[in-house]
Amino acid sequence: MRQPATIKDVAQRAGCGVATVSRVLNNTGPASAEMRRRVLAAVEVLDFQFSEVGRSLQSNTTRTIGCVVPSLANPVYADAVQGAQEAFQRAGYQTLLVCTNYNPEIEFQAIRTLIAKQVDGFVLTVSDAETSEGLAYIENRQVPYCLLFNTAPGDQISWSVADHSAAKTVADAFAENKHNDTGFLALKFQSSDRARQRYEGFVAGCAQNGMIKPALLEIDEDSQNLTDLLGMFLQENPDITGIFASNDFLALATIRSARALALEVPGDLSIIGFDGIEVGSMVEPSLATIVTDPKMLGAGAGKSVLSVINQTPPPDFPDPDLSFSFRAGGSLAPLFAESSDDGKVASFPPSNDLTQTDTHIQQERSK
Amino acid sequence: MRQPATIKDVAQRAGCGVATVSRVLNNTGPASAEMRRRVLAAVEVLDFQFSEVGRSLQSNTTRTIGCVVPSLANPVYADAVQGAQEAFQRAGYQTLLVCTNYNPEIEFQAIRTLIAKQVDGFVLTVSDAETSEGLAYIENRQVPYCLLFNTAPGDQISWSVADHSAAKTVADAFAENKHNDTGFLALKFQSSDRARQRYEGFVAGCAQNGMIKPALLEIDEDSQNLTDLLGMFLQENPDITGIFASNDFLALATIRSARALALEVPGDLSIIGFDGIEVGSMVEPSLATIVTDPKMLGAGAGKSVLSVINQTPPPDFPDPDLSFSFRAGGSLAPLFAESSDDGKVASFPPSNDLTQTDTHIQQERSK
DNA sequence: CCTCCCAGTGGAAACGTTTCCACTTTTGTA
DNA sequence: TACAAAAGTGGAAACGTTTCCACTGGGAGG
Repeated sequence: MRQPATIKDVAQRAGCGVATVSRVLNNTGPASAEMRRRVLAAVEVLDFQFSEVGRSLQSNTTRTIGCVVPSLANPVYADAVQGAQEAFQRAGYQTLLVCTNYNPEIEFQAIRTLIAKQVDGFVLTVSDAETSEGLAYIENRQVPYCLLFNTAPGDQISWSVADHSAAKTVADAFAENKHNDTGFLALKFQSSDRARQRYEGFVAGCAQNGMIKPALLEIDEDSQNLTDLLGMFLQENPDITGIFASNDFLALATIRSARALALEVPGDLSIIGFDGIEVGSMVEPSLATIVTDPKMLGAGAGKSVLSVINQTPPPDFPDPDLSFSFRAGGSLAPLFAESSDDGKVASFPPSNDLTQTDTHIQQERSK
Repeated sequence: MRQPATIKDVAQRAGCGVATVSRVLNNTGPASAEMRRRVLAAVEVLDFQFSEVGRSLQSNTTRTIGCVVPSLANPVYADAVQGAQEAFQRAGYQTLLVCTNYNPEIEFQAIRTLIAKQVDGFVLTVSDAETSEGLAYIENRQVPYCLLFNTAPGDQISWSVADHSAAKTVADAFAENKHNDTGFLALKFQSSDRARQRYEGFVAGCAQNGMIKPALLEIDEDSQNLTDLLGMFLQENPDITGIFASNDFLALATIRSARALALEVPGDLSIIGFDGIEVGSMVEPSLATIVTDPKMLGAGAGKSVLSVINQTPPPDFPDPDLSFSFRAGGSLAPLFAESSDDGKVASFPPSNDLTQTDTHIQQERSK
């Protein structure tokens, strides 16, 4: 039992040729009842299982799909991978996971390796879809793939939030609450086409609402000194009353930093986040944000690759403009309503019903 | 370029045998400078890359490791997978990911499939290490593995939090704050050896501190109606002043539900969580919790399998009792200090320094 | 000058499958 | 009863590698 049994062992024990064993076990081609019985018996006693490696070599197919994302530390990607993995599992495919840490070099290497391993397809979030070497390599090799969270430059499909128009919605929300001077806060701005899209959409939305062009605060590392950076930023742009953070974690951290600077949220500074992670609605004040459904997107992207692999009709692609929804929250309050004592109570979370309605819509989309 | 080039194509183009190509490219065995040049040139123009499938069949090794966890929706597992994946990547291994959704049947099937795919090893979190069919199968097949988050029943090593003694620490914290009557709140209590360990540890700790045996509230699905359940629970156990939730998400949800029941946290009810997720320190009141380092554990488990695969000395195993630390927070307050107005301010998060110190210790352990 | 050794090389077997093909036996039909 | 078709079966090739082995030369040491 050291070395696992091979099809030859089974054939020998059943007293037949390997071809027969293969036919019986795969239900391909004819076999007598007697043979069937003997083969099955042999399989039983030897605890035989096909080697997928041998199979793959012969069939030129691995039933494995590569999944490339920046990091699982970000729950958005974690959820998306979860969704994709479930889709693959249901279809009998395995998931080969790589985290690139937002590093294009690692991304490229990983893709090369996965192709060498002969994955049947890819679901991936590259750092920049227009320039990604890895993506070019995949296209050149003609391996099926589906983008996730990237804004596809060409005619490829991509399961992603409509970053640009979602960011516009954020601008609208600020405008409705009479904010005029705002800032945009982003991590990894250089290496992420997502962050850039959001910034551009936000700038466009602000312009459309007749607001001042938002100032940009770009931070490098994981916000150790976010408080200092925020302080400097607000000193340079003293009239800012609202900040759009490019993800919810950053938004929560910003709230914390604002407090450390003795600023009240939303009294002195309103904050809007992006992603709609669950805890955003558990904190006080609750976080105003763009709600997305990463798991649904991951599952969609997964089904998309599967459909091109198996030549089946692709899954319904959600209307990009419905891929997100705005969730009101206590971290965003109208400007000039800033009485210091009672205002806090007045600006508390609006109807939680709204929240639930919105997420419900998202859920329905995923069916 | 439709079909990728094989070693034969390279050999033909370089005018030599396949053996020579293999030797040159793998730097094994001798080769003349001229041959080396010609082979390399051929590789260049054909954009040749070894097929890992062919290689695996020959070498009986796949440089792939199976990673089996309950779900990526839980950031604890997501972080752990991230850590393991990084370790594998650095060592030139790929990660084959499966999420079991806490389902032992899926767990078993997944493990079978991964073994058929000839993974070189496993890192896994099974639902119950003592009874897991899948785990038995792995042992029978003699595939290297390392447990993660499970409490190993036998002599296997497992990278996990010392759930039992961590839960004792929680009891100590309650005792220090004069709480006597407490409850334990858990998801998936039946199917998770972790939750059971925590409960047992908590019970033991309470007994040791002369407290009442804690009541158990077990919830099934993802806390849609947690508020109702909590209400009933507190009605049945009206003297409870503190609740230990088996993870931070649950703890945050409990805080929210308590508020919905018009209870003040920590004024009327103290809460302690488990895991130490980042947002726990961003909310108000901040969450008292057991801080763990899932990424470090995942990386450790990853390095452990690698060490048994490559027959190298295993990584230092952290002292189980140092695998966690208690983080004070505003959600836990001394009993009988419950003045309704000013008490809130008084019970705000203790020194943030403590927080930072604790996590720092964790970080050091991971090196 | 003869050996011996070694660098350099290619042929071929082996890894575990699937599948084509050829062969034998059974079944059905006239 | 004879013949064709169909069912049942096994041998062997192919998939892309690595590696063992055998075969050349040529240089060094006697």
